[in-house]
Amino acid sequence: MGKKLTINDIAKMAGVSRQTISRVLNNKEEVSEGTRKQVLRIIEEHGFQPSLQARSMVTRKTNTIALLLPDIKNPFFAEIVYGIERTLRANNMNLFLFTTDEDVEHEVSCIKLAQNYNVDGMILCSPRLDDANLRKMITKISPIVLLNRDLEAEGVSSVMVDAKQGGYTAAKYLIEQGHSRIGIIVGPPLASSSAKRLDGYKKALQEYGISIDEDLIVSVEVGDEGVHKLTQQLIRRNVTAITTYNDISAAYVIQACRDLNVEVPDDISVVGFDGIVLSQVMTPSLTTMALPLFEIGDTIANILLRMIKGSDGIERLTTVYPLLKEGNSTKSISLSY
Amino acid sequence: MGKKLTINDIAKMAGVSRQTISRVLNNKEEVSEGTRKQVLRIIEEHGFQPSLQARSMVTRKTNTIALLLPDIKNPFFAEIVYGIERTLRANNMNLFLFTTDEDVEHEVSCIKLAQNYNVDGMILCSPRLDDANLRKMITKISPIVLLNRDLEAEGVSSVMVDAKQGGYTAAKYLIEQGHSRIGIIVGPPLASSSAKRLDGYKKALQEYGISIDEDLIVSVEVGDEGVHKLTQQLIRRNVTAITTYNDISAAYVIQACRDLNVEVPDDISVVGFDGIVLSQVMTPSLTTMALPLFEIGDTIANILLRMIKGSDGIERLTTVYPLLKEGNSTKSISLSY
DNA sequence: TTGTATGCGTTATCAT
DNA sequence: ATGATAACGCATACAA
Repeated sequence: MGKKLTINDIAKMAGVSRQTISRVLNNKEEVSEGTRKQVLRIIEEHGFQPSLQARSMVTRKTNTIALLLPDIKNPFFAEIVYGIERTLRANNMNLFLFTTDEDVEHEVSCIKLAQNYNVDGMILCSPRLDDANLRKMITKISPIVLLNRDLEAEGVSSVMVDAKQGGYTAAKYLIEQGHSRIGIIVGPPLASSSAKRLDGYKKALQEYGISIDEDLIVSVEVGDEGVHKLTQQLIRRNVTAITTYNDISAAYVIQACRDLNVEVPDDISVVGFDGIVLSQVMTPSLTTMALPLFEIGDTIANILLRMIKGSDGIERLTTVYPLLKEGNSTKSISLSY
Repeated sequence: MGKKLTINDIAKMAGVSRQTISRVLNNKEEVSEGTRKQVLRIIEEHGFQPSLQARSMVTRKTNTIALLLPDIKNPFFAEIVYGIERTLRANNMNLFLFTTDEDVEHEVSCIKLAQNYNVDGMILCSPRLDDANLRKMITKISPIVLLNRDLEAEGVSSVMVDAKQGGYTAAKYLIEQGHSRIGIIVGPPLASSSAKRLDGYKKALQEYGISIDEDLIVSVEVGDEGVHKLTQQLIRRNVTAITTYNDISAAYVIQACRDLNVEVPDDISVVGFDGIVLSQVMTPSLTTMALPLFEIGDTIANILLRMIKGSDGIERLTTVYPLLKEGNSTKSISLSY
């Protein structure tokens, strides 16, 4: 662990001032080819690398972004992170990852921490923090992009999934496949998208003149617990299809069906939400409202990069639409047989 | 975006020197209760937060760790990252995330970048970089923990999964369930664990006096492509069980079986590897060689933290053993019926 | 084209 | 208990 070289050491070795080294490092034009080559050689030879801390002290830029999300294990987030990471890296930005575990206090401390590191921007995924407090925390800092949350504030932009349209499309698809008794499992109450998906569901049913049976609307309390029981309830109520709030819960629904000797898709059709890898690799493959997760990440990163650059005309709100992706978990109910 | 306050601003407001502010910030004892309270009040009032850049310039500690991994989308890594993150956060360490995409050049530049940020330590997951170059790169830096790679070097510790034992246990389990024609799908050649898993498989067969049929040993070239075809081959060769290199590929095997009208587990038993969430939520649930992914992350983080602290007696190599987890994808072949 | 002086925000050292 | 001064490694402004 030899002591780390500084720009001064290199300057001495090269017999020039440290300014010249700095110029070479930053590709400034005002350096003669001779000294530039010479300096580069020495830098290369000794494997010198400038301290980004020191640099950022004077440039006021750290080239870092903080990413806060509740749970990196969740493929929904992991796949988005991948998109974010790729785009940021391509733009020489690096990522601080903060996992907040859906915990408000964690969120607060992570946001502060990120500020202390003087990140150039932040990406906040579903913070539990209420609007007022969030607004207070982010007054004096860098640009922010919010995922699935809308907050009208200076330096804040949002990327949101159109959950209502997703709920609508899923229900509509099932209806057009001949289903009319369609159960819906609504996600945890904390997820703001839950209500919207339900709205979409209701809209579709109404549009097709199907009366809404409140007994077919069930919700999980927390996490994915209870999906098994809810599935059982819905089956007892003679649904022919179930639409769920994400792919994982859809997978649980299918497990429950198997346990109850109900065949998917023969007896019951199941539609998921998100389109994570799981939906493709499971058997039967899942019909789901797929989100372009990588692209969402890419979009988030690009918006943030533009905000950092100070570009104008940046959309305050970007909406992402889920797309129906047919798998083998749904089946058309032929009425003529 | 009001200008950021510095320690000097606070000092002026409080009518003391910035040294005193620094002392309060760092909970030094040598400050009278009066001024401490006063200073804290002003800090609180103005929401002052010290610059960690500036601090780390002088303390030579950044409280950051760099984590390099090929693919955050892969639940295997995502779940480990969760463990790493939790443990680091609990120790006031923050995470730089670098996704390398299995690309050597990316790895090199990410390692350099991490060094430039003066991270206090690094965690490297399966870098493609060869031993010699890896050794060269890490000479003058902070402690490193390697996942699934062994490199004897100063300041380097490794955490490895015992793939051979995993391969052995999976095969042994199937044998004891009455299977003798057991196919094995070996992972991409780049994964060093592939050969070891195969070793374990062979060991189990030999132990039970089952001759090794090379036709039942097939490998994928790259990624998870071709698993479908390989499954088909194995089925044609009349296997009654297939063991695979990870859970995702096992899921593909099950899909292929379904496509070929082969029932799992009735006609064929399937064993996965890793024990990611997928293995539990799919139908049938997967029998798999489960790894304690969260604990692996926790272990990695703890070792690194101890190295940073300069503790001694740190193990150079930690081995993690996969554990058989029975799901519904395997079935005992009753010989008496 | 190159060098000198200054400052970024903090902690460490040595005073008082 | 508190303050003055220097230092961390770099880039910027200005001078030569």
